[in-house]
Amino acid sequence: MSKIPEPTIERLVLYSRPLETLLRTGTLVISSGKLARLCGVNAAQVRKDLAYFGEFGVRGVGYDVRDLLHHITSILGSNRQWRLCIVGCGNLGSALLQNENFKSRGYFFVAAFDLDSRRTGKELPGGLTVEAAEQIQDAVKERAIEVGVITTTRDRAQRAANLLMQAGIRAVLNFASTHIRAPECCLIENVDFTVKLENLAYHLSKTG
Amino acid sequence: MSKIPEPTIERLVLYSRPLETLLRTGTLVISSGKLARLCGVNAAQVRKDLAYFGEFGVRGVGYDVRDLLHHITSILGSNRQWRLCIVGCGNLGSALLQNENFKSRGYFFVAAFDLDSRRTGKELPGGLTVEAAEQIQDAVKERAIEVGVITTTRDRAQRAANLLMQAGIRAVLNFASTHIRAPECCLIENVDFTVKLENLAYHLSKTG
DNA sequence: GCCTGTGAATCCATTCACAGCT
DNA sequence: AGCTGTGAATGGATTCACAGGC
Repeated sequence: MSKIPEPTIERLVLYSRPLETLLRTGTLVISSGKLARLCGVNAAQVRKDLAYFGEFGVRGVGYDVRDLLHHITSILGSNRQWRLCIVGCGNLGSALLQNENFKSRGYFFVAAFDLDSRRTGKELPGGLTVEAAEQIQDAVKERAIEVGVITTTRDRAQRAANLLMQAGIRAVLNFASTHIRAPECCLIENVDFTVKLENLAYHLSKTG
Repeated sequence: MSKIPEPTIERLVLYSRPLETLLRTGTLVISSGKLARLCGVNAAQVRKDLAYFGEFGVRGVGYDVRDLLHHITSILGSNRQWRLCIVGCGNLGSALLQNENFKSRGYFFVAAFDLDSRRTGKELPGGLTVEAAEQIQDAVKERAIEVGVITTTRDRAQRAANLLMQAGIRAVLNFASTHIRAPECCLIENVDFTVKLENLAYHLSKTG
């Protein structure tokens, strides 16, 4: 089996979204061309991406919506539940804890920590209570947490990551706008809206 | 002048962050190798990225920190202030309005809208009051808003974008996890943490 | 006619490797 | 000796174009 490009994985998530809608609205079959337009990508791209994982379509017809969606969620590993914790319970962290996009896709926050001990004990919307950083080690093991979400300030992000990694976490979603150093075995995904924003600014100032 | 790769722009933002820290801590000069390590990229990459815009370094020495930072912010257009508005004043929107990363880099929210009229008039942390969608057209013009930030639910994102574009906005930062269709003239940048999260899940379930 | 699956071709970005400067 | 700037080489990913099946 050949190696699968990283961008392909990201696009699979993209494809799954309109598919969910199509399933709800009762569309049974969709062509690569139509799905491509819904996601803003090239039709051949859609076909190639899917072909990495099998032959899901029918020539001359298209893809069965329900079928394809099941295949994709199964490939992505989102056909099961995942347990998350958050480190950094400021505004952004609190907002994420309440965000429906996590729950609805099977991602559940089961712990919330903060490196600032003054926040310990604070009750958060969503039912969690802020725990101290010292609890990370035990909580990760006892509650079988697999993914850590970092929403601290920039200067605390590396420390947060270190604590998570020491506790055995191997996947981190980092919202702090800084590069986190980590060994190969630990995956870090960065969500950095300041990068995207400055990107917009660049293009605006270029075109006048 | 040759065409500048999109990833290069994103990395310039990345470079600017450690440079700010270095400037504060009094480091005068930095080599591409050291800057690269701080950002988790290749040294040749740093040099090539910078070389697109000029010869900022000194052979045998490195880059002057203050100088390089000024060059980068000037290239990115972040040496001036930008006026933003937000559409969608739920938890995420409210959190972003309070987020220091915007202000500290010269991005100021000057209006907040919501497509749900029941939210109109609500006061938000940060000093803004929720305005109705019908106000977008006038507000964008009168307050010289250049960038729109969408934090609505998925099903309202396209409508939000249409309103912004009709009002003359040509740059949109989209936090809703859906693809927004827009003409060439309007730039859309997507910040989608569900994509990153599912990406992590994929890699975790692959490696066991 | 319409649509998928896929080798081939193209395009783009990253990395290498070294000449040239301090 | 150390570091930048850059052509050349490499490595990937996207798109094209068409054979094969409905």
